[in-house]
Amino acid sequence: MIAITATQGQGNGAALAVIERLGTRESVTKDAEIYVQSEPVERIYRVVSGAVRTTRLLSDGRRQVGEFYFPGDVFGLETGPEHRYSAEALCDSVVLSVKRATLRSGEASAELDRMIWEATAHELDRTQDHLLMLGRKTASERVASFLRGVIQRTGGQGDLPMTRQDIADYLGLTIETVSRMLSQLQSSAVVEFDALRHFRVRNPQALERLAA
Amino acid sequence: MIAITATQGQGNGAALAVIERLGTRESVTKDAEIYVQSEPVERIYRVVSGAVRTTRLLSDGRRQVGEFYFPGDVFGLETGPEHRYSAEALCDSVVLSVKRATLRSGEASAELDRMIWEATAHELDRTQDHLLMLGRKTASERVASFLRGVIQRTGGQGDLPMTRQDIADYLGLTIETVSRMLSQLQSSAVVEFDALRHFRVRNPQALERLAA
DNA sequence: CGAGGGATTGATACGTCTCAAAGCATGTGG
DNA sequence: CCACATGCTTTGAGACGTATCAATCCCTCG
Repeated sequence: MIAITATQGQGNGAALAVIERLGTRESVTKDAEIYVQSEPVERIYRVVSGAVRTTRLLSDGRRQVGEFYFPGDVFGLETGPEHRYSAEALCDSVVLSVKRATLRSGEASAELDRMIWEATAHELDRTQDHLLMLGRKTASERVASFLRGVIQRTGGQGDLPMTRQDIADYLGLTIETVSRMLSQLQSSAVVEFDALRHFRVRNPQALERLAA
Repeated sequence: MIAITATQGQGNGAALAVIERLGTRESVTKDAEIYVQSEPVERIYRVVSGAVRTTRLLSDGRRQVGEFYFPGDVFGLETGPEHRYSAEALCDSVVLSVKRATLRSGEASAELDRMIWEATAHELDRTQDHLLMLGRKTASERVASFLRGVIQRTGGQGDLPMTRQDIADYLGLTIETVSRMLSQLQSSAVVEFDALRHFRVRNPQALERLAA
């Protein structure tokens, strides 16, 4: 409940409902590719359960994670004819999707267009925040920002469905630096890890301050 | 002519024409603020002549340049009620703008909406490329990418209306590092500066390769 | 021609990366 | 149900790239 509320920022119920009515539901296993960079764009997706990452590669293999998507989030938006990112499931997940080009009634079309617009606008905002982070924040600020973001977007659950490598590629750091910053945040009692993939915030104000 | 052609990637003439018909024209002097971060969003802008930068500040003053805009480019798109960036003229410029909320006829409204959509989509694409650059490219790759981008977007003119500080804040580097990388590109005969703010590409393939 | 601000260059410091080893979860087969 | 194998994570030592601090240079404009 809390999680759903927290992740509905990208649109009102009506706009999102269209993907429920017209969409098809699919289960994807961990690491399965949902779509691949440079493939033609056909569908729009929404996470029902689980989590998804989008990634881009440089020619020599360097990887950038574009975004992580949690239940309720819309992804797979592309402004051109080809995917600029690949999308993969972080864990076993369920995903809804709708064909963009489906012949559809006037009302559904307007709803779908509205959903696409809202999700694209939301995507731009998040990409801009991400950009500022990569351009001007230090390693510890990036990791703190990341943890804060996960908490916000998942409604307070400190679950990390992604690997340290995924986090590193999201933050423009190496896996070792991410690990060191996490250890540091833990030893300064800002957060506490009770498992590799699960943490709790012990000092929210400190986390907020460190996120810059 | 070349410059205009090269910068019309964001929409067809019809969609852009609406801002010509309904917009007001304004001259702005170098460093003048066109709008300011956290102000309410009212208008959409288009560069007629000159150039514009958008910037965001972190609380301690670190600055990130979001984008540089050249003649023909649309800017000032915002998805929320408040500006997330400030916009300033890089040099004396002329800018067209339209009120977003203007009462307008059905046809003009559709045209304006279409223009906003196309420009937002374009903005997202460019922000994603920028993100990959900041996350995963080295200093020399960033500078090479930047020069390539300027050439592409201005139709081959190697004019740099921005300071080295602006470039540094766009690339997530310091002014000194930008300067060193430019010197390096020049001594390896990839580009040549015949003035501080004007260069020529001597080896386009090398520039392309170095941009990664 | 002189003043002033931006740009370049140099020396050094610092933060993050790289390489390497050890530790710890997770799942599988005995 | 335990023991091992595997892959992910943590930690350490040292290298490297970029930042910082400082001095000089050089355009541009008055």
